[in-house]
Amino acid sequence: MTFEDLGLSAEVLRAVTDAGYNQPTPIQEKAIPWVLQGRDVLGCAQTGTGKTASFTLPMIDILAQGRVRARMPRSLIMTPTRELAQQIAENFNTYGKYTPLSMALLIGGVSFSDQEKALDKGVDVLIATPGRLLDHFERGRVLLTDVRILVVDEADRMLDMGFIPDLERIASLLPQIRQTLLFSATMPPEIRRLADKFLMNPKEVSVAPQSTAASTVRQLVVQVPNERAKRRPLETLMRNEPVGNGIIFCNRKRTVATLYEALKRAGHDVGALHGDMTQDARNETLAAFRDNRIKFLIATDVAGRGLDIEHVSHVFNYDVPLAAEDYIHRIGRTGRAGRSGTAIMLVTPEDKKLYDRVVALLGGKPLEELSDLSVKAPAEAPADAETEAAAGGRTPRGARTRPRRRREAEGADLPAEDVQAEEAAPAVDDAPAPAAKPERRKRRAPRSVESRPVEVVEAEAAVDEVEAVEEVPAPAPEPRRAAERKPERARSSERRQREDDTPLGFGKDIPAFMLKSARTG
DNA sequence: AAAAAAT
Repeated sequence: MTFEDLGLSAEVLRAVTDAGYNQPTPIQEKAIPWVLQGRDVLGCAQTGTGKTASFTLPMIDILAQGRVRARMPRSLIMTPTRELAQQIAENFNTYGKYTPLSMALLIGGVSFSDQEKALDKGVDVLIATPGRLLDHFERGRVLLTDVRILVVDEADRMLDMGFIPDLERIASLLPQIRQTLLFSATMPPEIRRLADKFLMNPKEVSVAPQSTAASTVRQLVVQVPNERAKRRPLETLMRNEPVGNGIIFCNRKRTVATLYEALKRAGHDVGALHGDMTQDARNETLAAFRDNRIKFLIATDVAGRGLDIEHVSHVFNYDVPLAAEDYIHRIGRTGRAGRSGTAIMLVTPEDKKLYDRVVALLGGKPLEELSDLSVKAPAEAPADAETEAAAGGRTPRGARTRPRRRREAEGADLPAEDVQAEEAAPAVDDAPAPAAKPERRKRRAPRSVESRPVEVVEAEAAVDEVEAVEEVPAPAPEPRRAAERKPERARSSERRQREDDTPLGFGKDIPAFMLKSARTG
């Protein structure tokens, strides 16, 4: 089956070919013919299945047949996150390049004026997050009475994020007679209900049964004693794994921020992505990651779903996700389109319950454990002779003399393409780490231990001490934070020095509500 | 234990 067989126009086919694709993915194969026929479609598909193109390609054709650049938008695509919306917009640009369609991206966090300009010129496609779309609507800047195609992407996530009321409101503003496509990775009852309400006699297409991970992803866990002991094994993995690029997932925005600072300081090639960053900063980080200017992306679940970043070789779950399904979404960032990938999760004893839920979701089989992370090369860390004798002089923890990761980094059992990717993009931080840590460790006298494997305990103990030293002093004058925080901090300290509480930066035109709150404290 | 989204 090729794209030609799906009934797409020559213009779209040419753009698809230009983009380097010749074979549709299963979801594209199943959905595109129905969409072209004007049918409603209920699509059950995970990310990474080519879902976006399964609606953008036929939409371009349908819209191109009508009056292009009409005064009112003829289609609307709703997504839960801004990044996803941007990604879909890129998709339209890529595949619509031989079709004169215009679009507007209506998302929060950026100025209204550009969006309004686009709307005034007239657009065929609206790609929006719910809040900003409603905002435009209430300002009377957008009319939805001519929307003939509605796409709801990542419906289950919309549900999680409490967008269903907004979505229903938006749907009520659209013509009853329209084509609706609804995509969701999972089909909880609420989504079923929504589908019954929004769709008419839909064609159901589904690929890859929910709650399974791509079979090309190698999934591993690393047991760590506690929260504090996570960073070291992570850094070891970052250095030793054959990482082309990787995403490090954390549960909290704060964890992302602090881990980012720590890893940055340690000389790693990292960027941060979470919802408290300005949209500009989010865009810049994401662009840098996509362009391989950043090797590791530390992110909350804002990056968990839908983001289509090519060739992510590794996903690190620094935290076990709070909802087991998020595990599937997170590791879905790697092993996309049949490529191989690796997902490694750090698990503390406190995470046991959450981890069990992930295992249950995956079918009950515990993940393969990686246990030799802390082992240093014997030559670098000579063991105390006494202890070694007590341990029987044997290599600890089985026969392996060096970590599997290292063997793989040398290309041992990797698919050829991954090795090539590695060669093409040599790891930046293979260079010796900054000197700070080794110096600190020198202060420690070698310590002998009872029964546990020598090298392991040595390394862990040393790390604990280093961490303690580093973490006690409050995050001292942080070198360089996310760009948007700086002005804020500067402003607040400035205000502290002033006599009165008059808000700064408004000149004579201080909004009344600000004066009021200043007086009442 | 959280994140995301309009301001």
